[in-house]
Amino acid sequence: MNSIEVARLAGVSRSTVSRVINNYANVPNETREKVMKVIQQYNYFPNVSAQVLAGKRARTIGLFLIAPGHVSSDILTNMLIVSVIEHASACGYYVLTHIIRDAKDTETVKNVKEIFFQRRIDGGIFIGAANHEPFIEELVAEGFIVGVVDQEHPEIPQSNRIVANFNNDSGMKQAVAYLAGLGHTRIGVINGDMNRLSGPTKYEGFLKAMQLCGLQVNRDWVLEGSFHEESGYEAIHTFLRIQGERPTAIIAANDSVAFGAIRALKEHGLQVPEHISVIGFDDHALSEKHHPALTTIRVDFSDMLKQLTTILIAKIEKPSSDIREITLDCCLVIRESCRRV
Amino acid sequence: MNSIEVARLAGVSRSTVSRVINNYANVPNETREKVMKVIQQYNYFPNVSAQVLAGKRARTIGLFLIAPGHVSSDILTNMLIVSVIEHASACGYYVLTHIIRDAKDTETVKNVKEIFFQRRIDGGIFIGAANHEPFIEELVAEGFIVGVVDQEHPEIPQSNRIVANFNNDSGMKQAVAYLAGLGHTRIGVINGDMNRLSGPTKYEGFLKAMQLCGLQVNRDWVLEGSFHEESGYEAIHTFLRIQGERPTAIIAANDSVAFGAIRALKEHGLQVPEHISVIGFDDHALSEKHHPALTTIRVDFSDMLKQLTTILIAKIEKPSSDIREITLDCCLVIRESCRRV
DNA sequence: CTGAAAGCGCTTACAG
DNA sequence: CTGAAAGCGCTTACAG
Repeated sequence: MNSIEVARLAGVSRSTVSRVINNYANVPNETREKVMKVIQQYNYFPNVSAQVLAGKRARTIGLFLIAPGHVSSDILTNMLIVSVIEHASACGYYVLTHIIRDAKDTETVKNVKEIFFQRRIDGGIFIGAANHEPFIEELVAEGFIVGVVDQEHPEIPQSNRIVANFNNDSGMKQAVAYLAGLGHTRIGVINGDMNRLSGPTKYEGFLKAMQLCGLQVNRDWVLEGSFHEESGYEAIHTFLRIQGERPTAIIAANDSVAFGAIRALKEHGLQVPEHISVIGFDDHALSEKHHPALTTIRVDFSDMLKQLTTILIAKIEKPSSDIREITLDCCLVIRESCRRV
Repeated sequence: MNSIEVARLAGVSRSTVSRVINNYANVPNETREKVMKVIQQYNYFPNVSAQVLAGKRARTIGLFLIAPGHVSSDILTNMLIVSVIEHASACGYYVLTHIIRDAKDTETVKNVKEIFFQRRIDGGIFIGAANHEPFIEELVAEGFIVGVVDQEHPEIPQSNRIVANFNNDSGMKQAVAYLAGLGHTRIGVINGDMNRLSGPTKYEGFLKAMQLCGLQVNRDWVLEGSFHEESGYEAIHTFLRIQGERPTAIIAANDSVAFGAIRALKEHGLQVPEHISVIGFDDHALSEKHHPALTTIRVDFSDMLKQLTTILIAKIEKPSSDIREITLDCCLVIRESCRRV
């Protein structure tokens, strides 16, 4: 079944069939209905490759998740994927999902670029990439429409790059202020991946917030991490082996890190929040059910991706020179992992 | 950049460029290298729409997840998606993921069919569909290559339908035998969705296993459910409101249902396993961390989807009349939610 | 309002 | 070993 067949059966030309499919105004109702009847009756759907080749959009966007080898098959990831798919679907777009295990692997990078150059997709969203990831820069430079989460706009912003971030600064401020309000003065931090934008911004936010509250930062209590449960566990584990003064509260770069940290603390006989307070970031789906229920800074990934997807598709449909940037606020959620000292 | 440009720059015809791209044997090394150099230098990737239109495959498969409205954004779902994507990727295929909220909605169904008819994908995998779901039957009848999880092969099996299932019968037998071995004689069950194949097969497996162990089935202890946490909670909640004799052990249709059941039991002051034993099915990622750690029947979804994806792609690349069916075994994992009576 | 025709960028028999 | 040409199934100026 193709448009020629439909045309023959409806007694019109392919041009007219095409006009009906594409909702041209200059088709009389009678003709339109005649054609539609055949289309419905024969279950005809235009071949998408032919449409794309003739200049239409693929109506497909790419979703690229950069997930390191030791992937935590995380509830969050699932939510991100589903958010993008559902919002794209609401705009009539399909999503080609792709997982990037190693953004440094040449073969992998080639595959990702291929997807754009082959014109499989009209644009793409990248989640979890390093700030200034070179191959993403290349794609932007090539003019492809790209949405990125957790990266900064470069000096000279481009209109085909859409940037989405949380207000990490304000989040950290809320966390520190809350702890300070509970009487904590000795506050430590477990950092995230410093190659991603949110790593350094959260840390800088922490430093600024500490200063604002008139609190000293103890460099021994600034621990390295990488946004994973394991890294929170390792950070605390290593830290506790060395004897020395301990903080009364710890801010983790995200909730997964907080889970790992609490696990390590428990193993060392330290109860949360009795012996030490812990605060996370994200409000992961498990944080509420965690023991103790995790106090954290809530962030709305679903809303972010909804906005990002919508703007991406809008850009695809109507390229404009607007520079688009999304910044979402976050807010403190008080549960049971912090106590007054 | 297109094949004409490449041809011009390499000083050959488009035919030759195409032969190089498609690895034809009859191209001398010298010519091949000349062309490859231009391709590499100019970052040329053939337009996929043109290739598909000319008869090549899209190298894309569809992944359709039927997830009810009140979706549990589940760790399992994430694992399923990632499994399919990674195994498809290993075969050089892309995955178009699509979420079906309501398989009874005409518009939704039309969209799914469209994806096949438009030739966006070379085949598709359906997870979570009802047994004999009509629109999947239609797609199979149209000759599309389809992989389904948790459905039965019809009377007259088709070679373009690949069926993947777990050996639920054996799983239930293991669960009942284990409980019987612990001295339980009063065993209840919370069923799954009876519209899906695994719903009735698990229940039938339960009945058979009970008979095999010489145990009586008490109809009051056969509770309705639907594979969701909430349904396990509801089932137990409703059941406990009615006074009467209680079972000493309950088998849940899956781990999510078991979680819900345990939550409800706790609320009624019944501890697991002290007052009642509970056994799940699946070995969900959270089961090990659950309190109490859940005894369950382990099932390997990742392996199943790896096999299904591989066979689907093999069928796409080389259609054959073989009837393909996958059945994976499951095995008991003993943890802490069951005790001897 | 509608049709004939060019063009999108490939692949692949066909001929040499 | 290689090129010219037909064909895949659409869309869209162009002409009427």
